[in-house]
Amino acid sequence: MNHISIDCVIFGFNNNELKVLLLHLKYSKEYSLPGGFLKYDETLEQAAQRIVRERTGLDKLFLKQFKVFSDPERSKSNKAILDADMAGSKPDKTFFDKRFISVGFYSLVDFRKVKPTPDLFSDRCDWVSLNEDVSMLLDHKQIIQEAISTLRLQLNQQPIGLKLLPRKFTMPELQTLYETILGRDLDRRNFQRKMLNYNILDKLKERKTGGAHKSPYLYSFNMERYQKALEDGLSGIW
Amino acid sequence: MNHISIDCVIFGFNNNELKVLLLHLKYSKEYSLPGGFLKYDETLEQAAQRIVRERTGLDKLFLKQFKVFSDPERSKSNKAILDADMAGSKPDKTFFDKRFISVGFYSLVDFRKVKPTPDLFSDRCDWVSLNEDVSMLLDHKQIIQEAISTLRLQLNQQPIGLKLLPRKFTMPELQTLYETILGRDLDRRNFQRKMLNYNILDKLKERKTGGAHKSPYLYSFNMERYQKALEDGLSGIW
DNA sequence: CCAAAAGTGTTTTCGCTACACCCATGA
DNA sequence: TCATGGGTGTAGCGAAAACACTTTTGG
Repeated sequence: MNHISIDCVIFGFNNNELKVLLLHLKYSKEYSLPGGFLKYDETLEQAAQRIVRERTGLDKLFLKQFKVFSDPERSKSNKAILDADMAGSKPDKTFFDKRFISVGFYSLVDFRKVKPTPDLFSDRCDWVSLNEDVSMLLDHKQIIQEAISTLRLQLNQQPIGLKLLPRKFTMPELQTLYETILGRDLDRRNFQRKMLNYNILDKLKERKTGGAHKSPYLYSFNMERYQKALEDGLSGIW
Repeated sequence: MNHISIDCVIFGFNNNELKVLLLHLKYSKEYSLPGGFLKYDETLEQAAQRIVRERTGLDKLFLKQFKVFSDPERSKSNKAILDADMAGSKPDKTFFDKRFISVGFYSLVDFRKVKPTPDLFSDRCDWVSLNEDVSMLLDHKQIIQEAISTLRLQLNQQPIGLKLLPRKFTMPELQTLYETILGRDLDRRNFQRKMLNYNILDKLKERKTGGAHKSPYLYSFNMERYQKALEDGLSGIW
């Protein structure tokens, strides 16, 4: 019989870096994606909400299915390590011999609102920058890569900026977010013009102070117009 | 325990219409998507290949996961009908009471190469035009709709023309395919120019004869350039 | 006062749109 | 011969790319 699990790639944006919320496993000293199993009367979406809620303290987050991972070898890819590290530890050793089919979800959250919370098997729950190359459980590194690819493709169809940024943000912050997801630089002036032409941002009177240079204006999303614009997709290729 | 099933939306293009390969069930007289269960040592992709092979006689087809359907109610949506129609018939009645999680795949095939083959539960295997409104099992109608939406979104990222058309095809045929997927008309001349500008087609010396009017040129995809172009996505919004 | 970041504007180029004319074919 | 579909070309417009100058800020 197949086990259905869920793995969540929770993205946050902080300090001009895209980060993923990961659990640091007590026994294997590796990082793992927050995950869990589907309960009998849940939809996958409800299960993913539950998993994300338990790690972030937040409810009703933006979540999207992006791929199912079903390679029978996937639960074995790290088996040697697991066997060694988990000997005599709490989880049942044979548990990891079973086959897992995992549905990948990605989630977009406001970094500052999250309270990272470890689970029973982990000693820490950390935001890990995508630049950091940490050791990860099973095929979780690959799952993150797939999530980013999806994010890139859906940049114009999903409310990515809205969900990842705080309510008030600056244009350079929004641009860096786009650049991070796309993996390439964008022209500052063209970016700003294009964004403003979408007519989905409200320019606020305030500026962001405290930076070392000229203080940028703050913007916020105009929810109504943003929602409407997304229905057709924000035209244009970045 | 959850059952994992697979449903395949097999698209073909014929007579200037987009069609789906469906099974006509013996007992319920409804149409059903070709589907099946995941075997223990298969990936989902391998299982989908197997399912599609059994219905079409073709191997190594283009297949793509597009969504997982996990609503606990989905196997019940047609339950009344099932209970009535299947009373006393072969499949175990309680079988359909269980919960099904189904992974949706779509496949793109060359219509002319397919040999539609029914399975044990069906008396026919038919190509059904998307315009026809036939009665369908469970939520299969909705699954087809989701497949088309995905197709539309991925029109510029997936080799949709290549897989759905025969090796040699005319520009009007390619255009009709695009129009069908997008659900709207396109300008004949602009379509041709844009397509040719992608530089992925080879114009052949031959023309297609037999039509009632001026004989159109035949084209074929230049595999090498097409493959390369798809990596970035064919830019532009149709 | 100066380096670095941010605000703003202009020119040019390219692609998309909208349209018109001619040609070939089988009925 | 003619209706229909298919091949091909062009003018105009708008969005995107490329690019420069000025302003603000903390150090």
